[in-house]
Amino acid sequence: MGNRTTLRSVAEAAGVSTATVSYAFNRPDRLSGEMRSRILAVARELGYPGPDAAARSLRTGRANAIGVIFTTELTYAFSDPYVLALLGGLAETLAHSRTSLVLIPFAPVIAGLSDVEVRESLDAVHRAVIDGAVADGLTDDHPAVRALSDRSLPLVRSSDTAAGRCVLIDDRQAGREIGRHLADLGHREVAVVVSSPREPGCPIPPAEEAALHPYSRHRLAGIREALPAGSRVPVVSGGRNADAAGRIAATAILAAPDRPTAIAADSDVLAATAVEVATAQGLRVGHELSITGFDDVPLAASTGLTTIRQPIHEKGRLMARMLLDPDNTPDRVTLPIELVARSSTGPVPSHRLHGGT
Amino acid sequence: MGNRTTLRSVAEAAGVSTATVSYAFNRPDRLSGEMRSRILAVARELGYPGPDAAARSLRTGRANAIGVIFTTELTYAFSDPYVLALLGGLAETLAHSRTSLVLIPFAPVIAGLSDVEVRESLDAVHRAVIDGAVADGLTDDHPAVRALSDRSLPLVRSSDTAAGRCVLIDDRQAGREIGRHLADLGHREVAVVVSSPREPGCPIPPAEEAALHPYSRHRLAGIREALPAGSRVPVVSGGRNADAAGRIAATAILAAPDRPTAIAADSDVLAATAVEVATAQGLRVGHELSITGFDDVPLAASTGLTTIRQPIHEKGRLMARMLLDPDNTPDRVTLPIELVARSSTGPVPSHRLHGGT
DNA sequence: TGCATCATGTTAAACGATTAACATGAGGAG
DNA sequence: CTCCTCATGTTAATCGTTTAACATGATGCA
Repeated sequence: MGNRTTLRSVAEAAGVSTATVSYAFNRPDRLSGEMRSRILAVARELGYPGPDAAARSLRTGRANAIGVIFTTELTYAFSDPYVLALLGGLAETLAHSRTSLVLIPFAPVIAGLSDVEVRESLDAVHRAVIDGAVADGLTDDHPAVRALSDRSLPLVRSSDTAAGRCVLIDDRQAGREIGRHLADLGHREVAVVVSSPREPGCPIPPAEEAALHPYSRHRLAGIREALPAGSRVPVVSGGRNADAAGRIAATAILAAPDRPTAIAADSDVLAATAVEVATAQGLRVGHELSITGFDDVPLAASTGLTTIRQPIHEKGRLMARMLLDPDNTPDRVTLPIELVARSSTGPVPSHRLHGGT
Repeated sequence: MGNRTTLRSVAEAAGVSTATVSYAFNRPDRLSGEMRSRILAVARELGYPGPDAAARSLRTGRANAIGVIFTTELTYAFSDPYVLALLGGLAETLAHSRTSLVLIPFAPVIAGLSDVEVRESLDAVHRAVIDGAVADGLTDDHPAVRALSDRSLPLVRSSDTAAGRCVLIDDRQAGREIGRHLADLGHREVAVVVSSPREPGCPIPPAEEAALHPYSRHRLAGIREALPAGSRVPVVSGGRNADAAGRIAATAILAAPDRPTAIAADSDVLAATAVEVATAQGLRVGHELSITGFDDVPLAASTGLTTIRQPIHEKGRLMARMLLDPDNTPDRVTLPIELVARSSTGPVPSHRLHGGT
């Protein structure tokens, strides 16, 4: 003893070839029932736990697992309702096909790291034994995404991509709907809060808008498009989407001398903290200040947020299916969105109405 | 081409041995800088994505990943605040050591399945390429747990276990604190809602109490111990801990002719739905009916639940550390708990006071 | 009887890497 | 000049399976 029991030791003990033992575990029909049960008996006796997972993966080229990477750091991920809904959707599809979900940690921010450091921070991405992966919110040129596609793993993304599979929403259209909703209510000054690696609360100059996440960029474009010409639409960093950062961003926006009449946030979480901050400052949200969110997670309903609903759960289910069964699923799907108007938006107060129009 | 590029193809292209290429990727210090960069250049040129994950796992015996299994079905897991807190704790520790988190799906209920079916439903558990695993809320004799320990994988459990590592709370003591709290308020009729595979709302006869989850059993024992002799403490199934099931259980309890004065639930989620149901029925929770939860997840605070606080996040962190660094961590830890009294409990209404005492 | 078919095992070649143990030549020390 | 050390590569064994292709004897069928 001391040595681990393997397929071979079982084969020797049973006086058969390793192939036979392998068949006993994997292809019952290739063996006589008698032989099979004899082998399983010997295996049990030796305490053989069944074929080794890593060896099997190597040999068959299948891991029965798919990976997930997202913008949020893994630690925060579990408190981000959007991510949770997505994971729930993924899990639902995966459970049916006995496939594990591998959450891969990595440093989302890689600005200013050396080549070696980047490679190191991507270690887990390289070592993950998976058959494919879902990348949410990361662009094609993100090192983690690149690492995965270099491994020539099937990949499904949630952002638009030249080549490869993706599940999208029309972010620009979403932006337009938000913009139109606000425009109809008379808003001409809308601060847009986007998630960004920059300090929360800090204004993002037009020159830097190109560096934003594509989805933020598209939503922003949509909002501007739908607002009347001459509207003021400053962009503010909401940090990395965490509560604390959102609070800072909201505070900064409200502290400005030319406070906007509306805030359009990139996520419901961000919007909800804005509501909180505004309320704490005595502002009546939906009256003195309008706020919109994005995603329509459960929090949005309980906060009374006007928001864009997207079928996140369905998105997850679909992404998983696209990985598991590429032949029977489309390469690219655009999911429907819908504006849900609630109490967090309302007409601009009369004293802030613009002269024109 | 057509064939995948491997360590070998890179070696051939570079005119060196495979060992050298391997060193180039794994042990920079064993090679001259010149040689190393030449190899990496060749690798890049061939589009070699680095050593194959499965092969590496097989050869080194390390997967850089740990598995997680819990009672909740994977799909529901992402809406269970307890699980989320635990996962958050795990992720926090893992992120620092570049270890992935593998969520393994399996059918939690295995009653009435044939041997083959059980083995099949455990497929993902067998195939997961991991270095160890966390099992939350499952007993030692659960097939999934057994499968993992048969694989002789390091295991950390959250329930008491004869041999092996675990992170616990003193469930019995927790039960006592709940019991004492309710007793002090005059309660003598306390329905206990436990998660169980049985139909939600159905009463669990004393004979079946032995089959409950150990933690439920211990809490129940604690509650009974702390209530005055002669108290009535019926046990009711809360199903599998989902919202809908909780609603049914609460409804059943409140519909009974001899409605209890208090409900002690096994989780905050269950308790919160009970609050909801009771409120909808016009009962003032904390007055006509007292309700206690368990865990003190965020939901508990916002619902005003009296509950037992346990450091779930810390539990997760600790479990991960115990797996990653077994030599510098204890085999068994008991975490502190604390009763948090909020508005969901209050004195028994006078018309329901018992004669004695 | 003769031949194709079938059920049941076996042989042996991968799968793609890691890593002791061993060469080899250069440089330093005495 | 000799011996030792050190840096840098190489050789070759091994990790534990899976599976195509091949044997072999029994069975079915004309």
